[in-house]
Amino acid sequence: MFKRIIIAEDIDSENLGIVSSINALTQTEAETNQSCDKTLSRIKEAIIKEQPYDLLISDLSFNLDTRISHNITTGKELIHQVKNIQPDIKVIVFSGEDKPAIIKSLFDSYNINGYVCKGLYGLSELKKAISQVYLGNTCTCPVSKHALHQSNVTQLDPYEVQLLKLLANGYKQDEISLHFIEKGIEPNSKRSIEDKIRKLRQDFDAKTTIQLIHLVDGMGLIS
Amino acid sequence: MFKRIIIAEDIDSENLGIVSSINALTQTEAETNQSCDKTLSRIKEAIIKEQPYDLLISDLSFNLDTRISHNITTGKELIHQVKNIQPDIKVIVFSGEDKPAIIKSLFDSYNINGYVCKGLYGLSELKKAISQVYLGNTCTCPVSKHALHQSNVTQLDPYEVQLLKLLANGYKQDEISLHFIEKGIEPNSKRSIEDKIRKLRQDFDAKTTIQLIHLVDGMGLIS
DNA sequence: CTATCCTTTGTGGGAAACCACATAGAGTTC
DNA sequence: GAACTCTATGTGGTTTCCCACAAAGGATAG
Repeated sequence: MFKRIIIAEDIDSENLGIVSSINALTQTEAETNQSCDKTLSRIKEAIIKEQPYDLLISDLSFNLDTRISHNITTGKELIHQVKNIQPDIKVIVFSGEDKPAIIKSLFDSYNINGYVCKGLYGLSELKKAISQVYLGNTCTCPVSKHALHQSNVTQLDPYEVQLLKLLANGYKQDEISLHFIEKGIEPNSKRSIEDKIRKLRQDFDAKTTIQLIHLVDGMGLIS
Repeated sequence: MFKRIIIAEDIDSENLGIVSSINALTQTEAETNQSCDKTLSRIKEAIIKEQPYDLLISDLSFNLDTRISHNITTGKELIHQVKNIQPDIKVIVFSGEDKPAIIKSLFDSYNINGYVCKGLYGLSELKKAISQVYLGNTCTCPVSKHALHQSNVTQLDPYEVQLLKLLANGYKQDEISLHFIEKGIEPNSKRSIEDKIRKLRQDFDAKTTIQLIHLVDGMGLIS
């Protein structure tokens, strides 16, 4: 079983439950940190001391202590950085986030080993996931498995994301055109942007562009 | 100090931390339930047995077990119902939600006694709140206090909420007009609806109606 | 090389949204 | 009740958006 586990979880009321539950399972003392920066520096230290952690359990969103400044503000960034300096570390995400698009992107781009949604049975699912990941498998809890297996796990390419963000931020179609021309992004004609928006409306079954933005907002696709 | 405390919190990893922390403070055994329905029925039973609870600590959003059907699905509804059958019970909300509009509406419409945001120091803030509420005060943690004291705690009236919801759901202005006429809601002329939308755009400093929806979405005003 | 497909861009017309000016009625103040 | 304000609504004009048709350019298969 894992010997050195580190947890990144900001909410103090969660920490207690997670740590005691994990300690019972693994017969070892898991370490917990309430900020991403702290977690990363602890992982760095451990590598230098040649006692690297073998499992990172991380939340995704963090309430930041506003009195100090932060380099890393989300679990996603944290995982990215950690995988850079220690590619072989196992990573399980333990988060309340259940949006398919977000879960999928973590497996696709960040190569995580497990995803467990906080919820009614989150803790027991987390324990299962730890055992499975230790055996070399990847593991998803029922909730996230269901999310991943939805047929319409819409993925947007960077162009579409940027287009939608500009729309959401009050840009009109010709302003978007100008903006793309400035930035050298193509296609950038007024007409093409119109088409892209139309296509997105169709994909999302939106009657108006307003509804389109409402939908992608709700799916967390432009956050 | 409170003698009979009931907690509504769906996430199992939270329960452990909250309960042990509260028990230490109050020297009593708090009861916890993972669903709103269960919580309400326990409160009803307690009244019948003439051993009513004196404090409810409730989350706002609940992951629902999809295998069974639910009457109450949110903490807001739960609090409403509980206050109906036992007006003198004290209520503290313990939630990750930090949107000013939502926090404010709970104090205004549901008459809660305290609000604590889950976060870095959520548990210790919760303990403070329990003591304060026991003394008859209302209590907000620093995070929610800050949220409440923002100058622009925009509150929308029901008409505006409905208008924005229709827009978000793909209705065009003349469709909204027809819809309002059908429902007997006034004002309902195409022209007036246009004006209402314009006013909202100004209030929220939105350049387009698309941006307006994006903004109110983000503030949780139409969810 | 040619035929074909797909994407980008153009054009023009119609629909929806936006805006400025104006009128009517309800409620207030004096 | 006259003057005033505020809201709801109407009209007409401008802008923005939406859509159908089409031409130009690049990529690909045969």
